[in-house]
Amino acid sequence: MLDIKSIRENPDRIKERLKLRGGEVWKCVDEVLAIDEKRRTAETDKQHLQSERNRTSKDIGIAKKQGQDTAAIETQMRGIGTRIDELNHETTALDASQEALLLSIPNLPHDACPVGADAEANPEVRRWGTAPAFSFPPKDHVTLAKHHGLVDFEAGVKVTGSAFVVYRGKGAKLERALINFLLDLHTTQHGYTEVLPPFLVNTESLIGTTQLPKFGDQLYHCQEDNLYLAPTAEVPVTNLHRDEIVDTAVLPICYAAYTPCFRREAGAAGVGTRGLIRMHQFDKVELVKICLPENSMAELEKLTADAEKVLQILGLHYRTIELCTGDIGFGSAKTYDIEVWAPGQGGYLEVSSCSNFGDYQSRRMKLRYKDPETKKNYFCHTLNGSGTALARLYVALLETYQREDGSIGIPPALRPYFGAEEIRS
RNA sequence: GGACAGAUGGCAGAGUGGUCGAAUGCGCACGCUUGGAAAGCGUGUGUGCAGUAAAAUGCACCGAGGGUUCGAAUCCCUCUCUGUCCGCCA
Repeated sequence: MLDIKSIRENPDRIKERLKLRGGEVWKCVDEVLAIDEKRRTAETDKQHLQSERNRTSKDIGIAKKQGQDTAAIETQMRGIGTRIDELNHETTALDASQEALLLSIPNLPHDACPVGADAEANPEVRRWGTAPAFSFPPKDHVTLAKHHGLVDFEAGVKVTGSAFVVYRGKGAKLERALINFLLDLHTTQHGYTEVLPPFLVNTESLIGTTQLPKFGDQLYHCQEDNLYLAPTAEVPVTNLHRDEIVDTAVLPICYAAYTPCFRREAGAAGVGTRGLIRMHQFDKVELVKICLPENSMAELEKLTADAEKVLQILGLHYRTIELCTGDIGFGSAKTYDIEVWAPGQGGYLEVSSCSNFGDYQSRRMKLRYKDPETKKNYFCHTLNGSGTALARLYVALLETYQREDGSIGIPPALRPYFGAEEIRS
């Protein structure tokens, strides 16, 4: 969330930045300031009374030891106690509404974030490779997967429901090969530490990484235990350090984690839902970084490069775009999306979204570091990016390496994991 | 799921109604001492909010929330978590 102090100090600048996101959120600034004003007034009044009570109570203790009668002063203090209670209820309520409001205000887009109204305005920053040319009409991944028995779409529907799939045989092994390849790449080549977190997370964690309170409708919720299925490893992994004051010597912290991701995709029915492209459960290897504020922009570039490396090694054509202020995610200050070319779709598919959250998540989850110079605590910066989403990578792989005879080639880097050079049936 | 025991500062660990934000020890930082080091001695060492130019200072925080009281780390209630044992189980 945003720092209430900086909202107090630069309300106009904050409104300007928020306006770049579009919509009406910027109006929350005045609202939160009004509450803040009332809150602090009540707080100060309460503290004065508490101070008086503390002093007098000590005096009562001393007087009683000396055997003096304190009944009169006790009656007087009872009145102050009542008043303190009232003010206490008031400040608690104001505090809660201020907190709720702050949690619903998105992050400020960074100055380095391109200005634009919507996805149309997202600039492309680079492109790698070229779309493969085919001497035959390329099939889409659904046809290919069914032909080789890699993915059983009907079984997923039977066992669970629509937008769930079952990988089988070589299809399952390819998925497993990709997971292992990605984890090995990032841990041995890019310096990330592997983490295998729980797939269910609590409310506090989801607030920390911004999925709650605003986006709960996208989450699967286990009512009995009040736990949620993680929509991304970002949630359990970033929250590993919630409520911590980390030593600067351990920064940057870099984690790579494989998890399945669970998303209700409410309201997305019928939009690009064919095959593996948009599912309620998909695998992903996520990259998470926690670093010093001054390094976060450089770390974002590195993280994005680490994700792009996946596609380069697999020989998949892609482009990297920069999200503009109107399209950027709720908690992000700056985001790159990586889109892989899928010949069967005749278009690009988003396989990674790499974001720098600045101190926005850190402030929510009280993730700080102690500056060795000033001895003061400051909020870390957090970043994350897919490295990469598996299902769409799978789509691009099948569609890119398909041959006229129906067989599918396996890129060299994947062969040791998959145990074969091609899929042929 | 059942029974019992716990939850106090970076850690260990006192404290069962009143100058307790909290003894003591360890750790850590700085200083003294020393040729240098160790030992020793001294001083300091949590977080948040408010406040200030910066300080000073005030308030809150002893797992969380509520209650009793003039006053709560301490008494009462609820909850959460941890440990141990039993049961069940991959």
